[in-house]
Amino acid sequence: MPQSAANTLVVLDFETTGLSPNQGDRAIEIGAVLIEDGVITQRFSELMNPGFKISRFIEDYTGISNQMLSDAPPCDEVMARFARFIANHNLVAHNAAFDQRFLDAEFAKIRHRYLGQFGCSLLVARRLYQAAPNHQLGTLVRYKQLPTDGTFHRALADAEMTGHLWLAMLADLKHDFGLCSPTFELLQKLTKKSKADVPRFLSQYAVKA
DNA sequence: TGCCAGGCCCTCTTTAGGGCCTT
Repeated sequence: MPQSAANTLVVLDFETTGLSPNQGDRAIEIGAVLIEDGVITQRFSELMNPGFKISRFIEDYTGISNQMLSDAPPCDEVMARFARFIANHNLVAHNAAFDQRFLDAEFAKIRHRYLGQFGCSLLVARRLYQAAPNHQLGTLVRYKQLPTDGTFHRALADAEMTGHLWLAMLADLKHDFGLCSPTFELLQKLTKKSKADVPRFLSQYAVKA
């Protein structure tokens, strides 16, 4: 099985019927971008029919209606296509624990496993942008003046913004902390550190001027 | 009947509680 290139990752975002696959919630939309060498090169965006009516709250929250989902293919078809899209690349999501739970639950239903590791833009942002008003995706997009078309709570739009946030954090690690070429693995290690330990941790990797 | 996510992270902490973040 091919391994993920070191400079390649997939940033993904699910829209779902609720917060917990353990409570019967399902995915209703998956959006993702493939980033290669710091550039978004491919996009994936599909609605999927969970097999039951979604709540009025989710319709209002996402703008995805039951009518839209009635015309969408079932989850297993979409997730099989998405499995081919992510291949074995490393993965990034904002509050990755949430998206990982749904990815694992949907892949389990089609008996698929993936090898990529998950990185969390929320946990990195909490350490790098401690002065931000909060660490919601929308707030961070405004705080860092990241590209956006103003669409929120749709899977591809959120995945694109999360991708730009990830790239911005890599750039800030270079410019603000003096790191030569921060890796996915370094950002994962960073999320294990307390906020107070961030400067000391990053200084170990800084290139001396 | 009553309840209902789960993990991170801070603090008036660690034998706990509550806010944040995702839909």
